[in-house]
Amino acid sequence: MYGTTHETGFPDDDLRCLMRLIVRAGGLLEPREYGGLRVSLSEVFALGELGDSGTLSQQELAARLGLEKSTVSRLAAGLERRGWLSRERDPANRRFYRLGLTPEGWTAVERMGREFRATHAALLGALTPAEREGLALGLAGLIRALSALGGEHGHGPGHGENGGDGREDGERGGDGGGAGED
Amino acid sequence: MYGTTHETGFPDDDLRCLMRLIVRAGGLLEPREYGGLRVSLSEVFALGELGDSGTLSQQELAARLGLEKSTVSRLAAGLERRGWLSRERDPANRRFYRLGLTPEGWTAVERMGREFRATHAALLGALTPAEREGLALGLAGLIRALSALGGEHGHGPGHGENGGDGREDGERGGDGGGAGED
DNA sequence: CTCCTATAGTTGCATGGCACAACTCTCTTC
DNA sequence: GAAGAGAGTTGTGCCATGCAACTATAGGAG
Repeated sequence: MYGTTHETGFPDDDLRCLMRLIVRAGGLLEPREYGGLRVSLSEVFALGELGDSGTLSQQELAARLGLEKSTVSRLAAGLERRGWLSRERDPANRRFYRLGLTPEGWTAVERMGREFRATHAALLGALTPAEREGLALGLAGLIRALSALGGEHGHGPGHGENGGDGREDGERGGDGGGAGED
Repeated sequence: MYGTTHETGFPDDDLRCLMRLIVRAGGLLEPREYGGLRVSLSEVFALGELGDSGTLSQQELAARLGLEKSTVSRLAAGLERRGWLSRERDPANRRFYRLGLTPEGWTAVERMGREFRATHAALLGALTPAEREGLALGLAGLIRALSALGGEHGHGPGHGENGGDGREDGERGGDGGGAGED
């Protein structure tokens, strides 16, 4: 398909096929139930980032998610409304928010994580050890490559390429760190 | 993140990270230019299916894409409008369409394929041979596993829940995991 | 102190993709 | 031919997203 030719010695179809499967079978594009909680993909990512980083400003979150600040504003508002996110203004600079997970947020993240890991386990359980090993190796490389590509041309939130700031804000001593990995 | 625990001996983070990178860096969620042609992800998949299968009815296409028939109707209409898709009624049963790529459609698919392969090549070029090898092996397994999982519970198009009931209609989706078939 | 500028976030608006429901059209069966 | 089933279309609403214009806070320059 697409006139497959294997100059790279790699199954081109595999990537397309994988993509389709991830998107469809994985239901990647639609709001889903993770751990019994209805969340959109972006919300999952957002919660993940907050879980990783502890405290972020909205623009930082936007940068990490590759989303527009307005989108993140609404995203955060939604998460706050559900009680998963605390949004306090940074006392040192009231322009900033200090986004952080509430205890309920952590619980939600936990539950999603459980589901996530269960899915992983199911998936990986269907692989041979050699496949698992190869996958781990290859994925690490792929992530490296994708990061490089992605970071290279920014791509940011925009697909309009026109306005948008998308600037890295820079330091402001925000991050409280200490993402308490369980 | 998500309370990472590696019971599986596999980097859980990797999958999430990969997912995010594919979605963001890959611009998976937004209409993109493939080979200079502006198409949505679903259109790419649709063209791919048609390229693979030659002639399909709309409902068959819908089944393969995991989309609702109405969506596919508009999708096909759009592709036809752009001259990539021919939609003739099946003479044997005029309820059915016989969807097929026009010569222009094939050209478009070719161009997209070229871009696709170029991206692959760029990506894979950034990997070590060992990583490539592992990736090929692992991906094949992953596709197998995902196909099995996906075909299992169908998951169908529905995510509505708003007006209606949201019952899973039935099995479909399970398109073959024909991985590297060319 | 005031004005000006930069930055963080919000809101109005438009777009695109999707599902669902209700409809039409065609075929099959009795 | 009427009834029923299946393929496809259209009306409608929803959600995620980007962009532009706006507000609010902060930090200078005058």
